[in-house]
Amino acid sequence: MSKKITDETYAGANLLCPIRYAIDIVGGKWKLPIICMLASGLPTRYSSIKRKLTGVTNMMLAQSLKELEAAGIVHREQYNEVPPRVEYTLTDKGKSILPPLLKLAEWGADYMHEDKTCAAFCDKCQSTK
Amino acid sequence: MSKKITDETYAGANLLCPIRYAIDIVGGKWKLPIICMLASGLPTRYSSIKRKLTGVTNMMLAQSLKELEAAGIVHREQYNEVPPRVEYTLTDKGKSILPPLLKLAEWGADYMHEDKTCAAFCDKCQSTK
DNA sequence: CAGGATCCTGTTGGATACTG
DNA sequence: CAGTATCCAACAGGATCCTG
Repeated sequence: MSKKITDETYAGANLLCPIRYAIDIVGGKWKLPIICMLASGLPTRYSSIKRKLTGVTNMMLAQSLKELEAAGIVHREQYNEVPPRVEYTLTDKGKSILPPLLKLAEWGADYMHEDKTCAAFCDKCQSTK
Repeated sequence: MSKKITDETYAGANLLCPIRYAIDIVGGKWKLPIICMLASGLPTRYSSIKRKLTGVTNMMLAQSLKELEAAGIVHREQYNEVPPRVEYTLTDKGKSILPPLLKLAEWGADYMHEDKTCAAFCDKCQSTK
């Protein structure tokens, strides 16, 4: 089943690699902080996310959330009230990426300068240091 | 030891997070394919890497290798012969990031469309599907 | 052979203003 | 409150040519 690796095999690496698939999902400036925030498991309102992500603009936040939703990572629950309320949570797929990310966090913590702990991630991430 | 998470804690997320530290290292278009190639453990020549990474230019390859070297991921061994010969290998740090990446690959393989196995990664990665 | 220099372009991210 | 629309800057990545 392991097909032979030829010189040409590497050509489309970026399109085919599941690692890149994963990295593209959490890539970008705000996706990772958003995922980290939602990792608590609590449904979180748009405005609450915006307040905690210092420096994010409405445009970037809305876009990041939309892309994460399209990727099946976050769930968007809209309540038709006045004023409007929208809450975001991680989907099962979103939760399932946390352990792999945690592995990466452990590796990173081993090689980053000692005092640079992850301020953004969940309790688990903090406990790795 | 787990310090309290305040609203301000998320501000510098991108600078402090060990996950981003890791992702920044393997980020970019060619870093991951390069690491995958060197994961075999065999010292590999510049020209050999260039041949297998279809589409890479000298500039991008040299730059990617230099950044990976600066990050302590690859080792550059230069032989002063004519014609010149340079061989690249993974450092211990470089080898140590493979397991976390493999975790990510397993996750990605679970959610990518079935036939999109990783053509670029080592045998281990291929065996995850 | 293993790169470096220069110039160019597309994409990512940001500022500001506006809306159902 | 939870976003859009429009415009703009910065940077990653590429094309081409050059060199010890």
